[in-house]
Parts: sequence; C-alpha cells; structure tokens
Amino acid sequence: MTHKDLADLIFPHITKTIEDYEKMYPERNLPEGAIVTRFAPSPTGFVHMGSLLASFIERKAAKDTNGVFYLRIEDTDQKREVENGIEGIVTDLKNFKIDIDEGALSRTESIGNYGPYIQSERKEIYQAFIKHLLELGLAYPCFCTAEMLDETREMQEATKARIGYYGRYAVCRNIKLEDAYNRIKNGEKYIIRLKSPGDFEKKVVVQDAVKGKIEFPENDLDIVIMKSDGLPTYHFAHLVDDHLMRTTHVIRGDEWVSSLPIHVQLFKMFGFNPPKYAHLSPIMKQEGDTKRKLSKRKDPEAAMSYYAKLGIPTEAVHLYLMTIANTNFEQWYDQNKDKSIDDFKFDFKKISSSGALFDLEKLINISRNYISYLKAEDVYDKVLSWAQVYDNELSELLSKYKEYTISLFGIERYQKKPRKDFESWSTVKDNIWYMYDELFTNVTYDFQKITDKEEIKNILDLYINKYYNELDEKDTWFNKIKELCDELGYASNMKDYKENPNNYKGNIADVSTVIRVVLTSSSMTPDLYELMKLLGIIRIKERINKFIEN
RNA sequence: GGCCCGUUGGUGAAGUGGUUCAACACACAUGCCUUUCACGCAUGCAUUCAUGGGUUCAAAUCCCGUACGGGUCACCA
Repeated sequence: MTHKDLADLIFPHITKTIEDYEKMYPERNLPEGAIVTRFAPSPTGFVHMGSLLASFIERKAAKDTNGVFYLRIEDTDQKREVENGIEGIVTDLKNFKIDIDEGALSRTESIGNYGPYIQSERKEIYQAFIKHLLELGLAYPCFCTAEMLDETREMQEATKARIGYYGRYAVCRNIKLEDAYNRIKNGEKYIIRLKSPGDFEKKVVVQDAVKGKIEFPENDLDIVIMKSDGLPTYHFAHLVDDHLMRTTHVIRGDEWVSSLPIHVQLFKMFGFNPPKYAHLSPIMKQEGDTKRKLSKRKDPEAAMSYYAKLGIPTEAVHLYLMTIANTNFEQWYDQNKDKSIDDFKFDFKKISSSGALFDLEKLINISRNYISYLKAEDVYDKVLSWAQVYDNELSELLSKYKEYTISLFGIERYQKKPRKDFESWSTVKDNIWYMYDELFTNVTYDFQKITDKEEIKNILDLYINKYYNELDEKDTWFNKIKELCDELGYASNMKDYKENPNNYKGNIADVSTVIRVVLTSSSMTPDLYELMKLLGIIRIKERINKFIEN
C-alpha cells in the first residue's frame, strides 16, 4: 500500500498532472512590471462598498501597468450562493465602468485563456493538485465528524490549549494507509486535510504592500483543503487559481491577513512563487462612540443600490472611494479636474493601513461638485434615467419639456465655479419643481421681509405693467428693478441702505425677493433674470395674477 | 483567550529623527462681496500627534509597556 494507491482510490478519474496544467496556463507574456489582479467575489449577494473599493484598486493597478484584471467567481460554497449572484456582480461592475480583461461574463460565458473563471467548474484542476499532495503523503483523508471536532475544541478551550487541528489533536493524521484505504472503500465520509509541515515555534515573515512586514508563527494546522463535496476550501482554491491564472498581486480585505501563514506555506509546498499581497483595511462606520466594520448585513449604505436610489452618481462614488484608496488622490484630483482618473498614478504605498471611517457628507460633497461640472445635457440624461426608475412624475415632466429643462440646468453652470444646487439626482426635483406648471399648484408664498399683501400687489403690479420687458438685457432688467425701488421708496443701492436703513421702506433685496417668491414660491433659486426668460411673459403674468387673485 | 494589525483635529489625511507655524480637502464658525441662494474672498478651528516610560543633543516619526479599536482562530469566503 502506497500513498499513490490511496490517491488513485480517491481520485480515480483524475489523470492530468500539475505539470499538465502548468503547460496549459503558461506564464503570461506581459511587459516588465505589469500587474495581474483579480476581483474574486462569492456570488452571495450584492457587491458591497469594500469589495467595490478593492475592485477599483485592482482595475487601476492593472491598467496603470498594462497588466490584466480579471473576474473570478468563488462559488465553492454552494450553500451560500444566491440566485443570479453572478449576474448581480457583473452588472454592478458594469455600472461602475469597471471593465474586465478576462473572466466570467455570466454563468455560461467568459473571456480569456486562463479559465474557467468560475471555481465550481475548476473542480478537476483542484483535485489534480490535491492528488499530487496525496501522492507525496503531504495530505491525508480525515474522518472526524463535526461532533468530534467540537469535542476537541471544547477540550482545548477547557485546558487553555491553542485551538485547532494540529499535533496530537490531529488524530486522522496518523491513520495507517491501509486503514484509510479501507474506510474510504467502505463508503465512510471524509475530507482531505493538509499534512502541515509547519512549526508553531518558528516564524514566517510576510511582506504586505499595505501593512508592511508582518511576522507570524508558522502554520501548523492541518487545514481542510477539500470538503466532503469534493470542492476545495478558499485557501486551496486561492493557491491553485492565483498560481495558474498567474496573478501577480492579490488585493483583498484584511480579514485574510491571518491566513497568510497558510497561504505562503501552500505556495512553498508546491514550489510556486507566492503573489504579492495587499490587504485593505475595512471601511468603518461610526456607531455611538465606537467604530465598526461597515456591514453588508446591518448597514444599508454598504450596498450600491443605496446610492443608486439616492441618485448619487456612480462616478462620485468612484471618486470618493479613490480618496480612500490612495491618500494623495484627493489633492491630485483637485489640481487636475480636467483629467481623467486614468491619468492618476496609483501607488500601493499610498494606501492607508488603518480603516477609513465612511463619511456620507464627504461623498455628497464630492457628488455635488461632480454634478456641478457636468454639461446640462448630461445632467438631463442622468436625472431622466434616475427618474425613470424612482420618480415617474418627474420622468414624465422631463420628457415633456426636454429643451426647457436643459436650459434650466444650464443656468449658472458654465462658469469657473458653477452653481452647486444638486447633490444627487433625488434632490433635483426639490430645486426645480416650480418651473413646471403641473407642479406649481397649491403653492405657499413666504415673502420674508415685505409681508403686507397690498404692498406686494402694488410692487408686482407696477413691475409687470410698467417696468418688465421680456426683451431687456440683464443690465437693463436689473436697472429697472432699481427704478422700481426708487419709485416706491426702497433703497436701490445696498450701501445706501446699510448707512441709513431708516430712510427706506426696505431695500432692493426685499423687492427682488417678492418677485422671486411670487414666481417660484422659493427664496432660493438660480439667477432670477434667466429664470424669468425661461418662464416667459405669459407664465410670469399668470403666476402674478394667480397670487393677486388669491 | 491565542495570534496579527491599527491609533495625528468633528472627518479623510500629509508628514517616518532636526525648516513643515503639524500640509491639503470636507465639515463647522465669523466677516466681506452679492437682488436671494450658490460661487468667490478673508479669517478662525490639533502648542500637539491614544497613553506611560525609554533611546537620542533632537521623536508624531525608533524601542518597550498600557489602554482602546479592528481582524482572525469553520467541511464560509
């Protein structure tokens, strides 16, 4: 009885060797310094913010170096998989314009020569690698039941021993070859464990691109490498896939840091070079006076659908995540507003090693700025597509009054520092509703300073009948308001008013507010002159009459 | 509990032994400008880098302890 006999019993159908796979997936022919990264999610639901951050970094690092970025679906835990999990991931990436060079496009389609890119379809490959280990006696079948494992763990806890399957607790490690052979032959259930050559007393040093040098005890746990369903565990799949797919940089959440001793051990056992690792700190959330990891389960803001609903542009989320990803990005962007993010040079050294606190306010600020620099047509398109999903009424109005709305969005937009009325698509309506007669019903007026209705009527009457002319240029238009003020005893010049407020009934700001409020019901609007031009004389008169008759 | 990581203002952070007044951005506050809002401009906002020790002529920057926070110890990834 040899190790090979056992390996053949367990994997009779596996005929390819690891050398065969080595040939099938040769080293990539890429320029010097090219980085190969991957986004490797489990299809267990939506892509959350932390994963999105990672995939932006992965995409960016590969692009900057003319490398490759690919998508690999890690579906080795079939219990957790959700319906349309893969499609969800693919569309999330698409929405954020994270293009993949290789990988899964759907359950059935993919691009690239290093596939399959869905782990459940790589079963034979993993098994070939496991068989190799078995043949060398570096892995063994384990027949321990969950109950037995629980017992030893309890015992370890009680005796304050280190927890895990190692040393004298690794009971199946010492089962005789023929016993194992016979038990399997008899149909007993088993899994495969690594026969760890590690020594807990010795140290391994790993260089992490984010965390720097980390020193651990060697791994001496006989970890599970193949589950009873024949699929590998994460650790083993990571080894096989990232080696065969020739990944140069593994960028992932820092919950993986503590598995590093296992991973480097695995690579070493096969004589492969491990990839470079970059472990990202989680995005945190403030809760009371403590911070905790932003949670997919508990925090709605972890999901991208949350921002989609708020109407925060995906580009703004991207920008925000980049400020977290590279600490010098924000300054660079501020100085290079005209450039694309592609021109920014990503640097692993500039990744913060402690977890950033998620700041919605900052995201909104970025969003507000981003929207302010968009063209009116783009704002229109984006608001429309948001409204088509979330606000029917708005969507209909936008479609009906396309040119009118675009002109509205253009007010005070094309200047060095544009207006910043819109923080997101969902707040657009609140800022423009009064420009549509359909919504301008049952309005309330708050005239602020001038409250006497007769006086207000007087101002409006005089303004519309004597002064306002649709054809006036802006200067003329404004001068006429000044004349109106002079005629009625309001200060047309703010300086004069401030020097002698008692000489006047009020000032030009108060009078302007009356006109503004009667037309829009709001005291906060973009440039009134532009607004009036858009409304047109008929509508202006209608609105004034509507107030007067009220 | 074991192992690993982190800790600079309300927030993101720059800064790794000696010129940085501890940049910059967001938020906040005040003032100016302005027909409103927004924009813009100006000013203010950590004498101090979690904390206690040590090394050094010199530390936010190096070392040790403490506290706090995070991660991980599955046939989950």
